Amino acid sequence: MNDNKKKESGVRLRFAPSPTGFLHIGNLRSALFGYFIAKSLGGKFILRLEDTDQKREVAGALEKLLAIFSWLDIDFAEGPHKGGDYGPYIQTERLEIYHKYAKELVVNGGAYRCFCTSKRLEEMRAEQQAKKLPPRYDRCCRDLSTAEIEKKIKNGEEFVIRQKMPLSGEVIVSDELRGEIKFSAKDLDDHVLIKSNGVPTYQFASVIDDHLMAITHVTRGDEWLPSFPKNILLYQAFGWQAPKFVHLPLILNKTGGKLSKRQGDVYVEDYKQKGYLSEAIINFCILLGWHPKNDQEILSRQEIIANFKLEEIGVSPAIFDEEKLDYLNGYYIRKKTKTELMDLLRPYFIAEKIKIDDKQLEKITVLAQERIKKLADIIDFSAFIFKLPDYDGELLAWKKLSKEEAQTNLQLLLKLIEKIPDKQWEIKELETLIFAFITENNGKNGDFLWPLRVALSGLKNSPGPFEIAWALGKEETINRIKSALNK
RNA sequence: GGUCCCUUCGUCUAGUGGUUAGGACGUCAGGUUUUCAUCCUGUUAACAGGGGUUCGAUUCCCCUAGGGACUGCCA
Repeated sequence: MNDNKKKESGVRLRFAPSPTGFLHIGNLRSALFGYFIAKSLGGKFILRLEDTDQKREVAGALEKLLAIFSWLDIDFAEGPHKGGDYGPYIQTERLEIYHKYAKELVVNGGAYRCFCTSKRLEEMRAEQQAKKLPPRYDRCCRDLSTAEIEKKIKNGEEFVIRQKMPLSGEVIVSDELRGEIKFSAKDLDDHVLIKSNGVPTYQFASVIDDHLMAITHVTRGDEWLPSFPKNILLYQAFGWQAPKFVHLPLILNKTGGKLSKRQGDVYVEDYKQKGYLSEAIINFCILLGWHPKNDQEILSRQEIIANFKLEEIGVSPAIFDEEKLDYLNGYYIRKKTKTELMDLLRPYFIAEKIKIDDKQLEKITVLAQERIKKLADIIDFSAFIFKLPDYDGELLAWKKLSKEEAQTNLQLLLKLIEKIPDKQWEIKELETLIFAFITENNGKNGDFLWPLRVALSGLKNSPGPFEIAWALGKEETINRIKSALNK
């Protein structure tokens, strides 16, 4: 299409997580929408670290974040790891910038210093709650005289900087997905912009950075909707044009509650470890709140980019349905080439300290490809190959065929199998030879194949006998049949 | 409590002022010359409730209910 035109678009979106550890599925979803909005508009997607709350910071979080995005194959055009024209991309490295703008705001009357102590604020809140009043800062310091302010500063009193909200009227804001939203000014609190330790709050830092970094579309969770008017007011106080805002709905758990650690896995890293493929996770997450016009739900990255439209994002919260994720994952596993899948599966054996050579891995991969839903399933799935499970001989019986009759049939098959040369030990060949043998003996397929399959797998359900025999090799196949004869 | 957001099959969703309300996952059933899986076919199941507006409302408006978020010197 008009790729050139797209490349020139000034569209810029950012993913701005707090470095608190692993990547939450909800955050991934936000990142994904940001990424695809950017890509679909020919724009840039950048990374910014919002580390203004040092208490919550976790060491190594940035590295972990980059690792998981690299696994997802999502790259940032700019960010703390690679720089860019709008750096630094870590908020604690931008403190002077925030101070400069905070001072400007205080001077032009959009903000003020507040000397109230935490103790006073707590008491005030408690009192308000007791009276069933909405907890709100009482604006005690809003109209302090210059003399009072200077005196307090001279006394070394700590202060925060608060945003000055209008006292009356309405604030109308516009969300790209929901349209206009009306807020009454009296419901707005003079919230803190700069904490007493000189570090900005999210509310301040994100507005400053989004403006300075020329962000055109802000994507964020809809938990930010209540502070949306305050953010817009900030832009207005600076005389800046606000970017477009896209508030994304939340992802909920099966029971409709918040997706949290308590009910299971919430981190992308958890899903990665269980053996979900990044394609599946991305495909699944993008379908949570967006639907392609042509109903084609399985989409490659390029197809998503080509079809994705910001206006088509839904606004209702979505429940994370692991069964559909499993389906998608199974689909993508089946689409892998044998070599790709082998490479994906190998680490799981290594992690379990199971010794396996490439020949064996290849065979197991072939049997597993259309049977596992997650890569980690490979360990349980392949256990019967390494060691014949201890099974009840009665399992050999099939419909009207008794265990003894099954053994008679196995005896016949054993003679045939012993004669099959190594070079014919392939799935197709085994199938042809054994079917021919059954026909010759006027037998029913099930009367021979069920006992054979059970003899080889020791399982009620398993891959077919030809596949297993091929994977096991001639010697082990013969051993297992002999073992079945003694059951 | 207050403010704001949300509401179509069990789940993700499409859709329209007049449709047999569509697709996907799941479910169930059948087929693919043995089980399982895959694949294929079919099946199941929804417009939260009440008022309006209208010849007609799932669709537009209002109310109610339910769910959620926020209400911090956290993000």
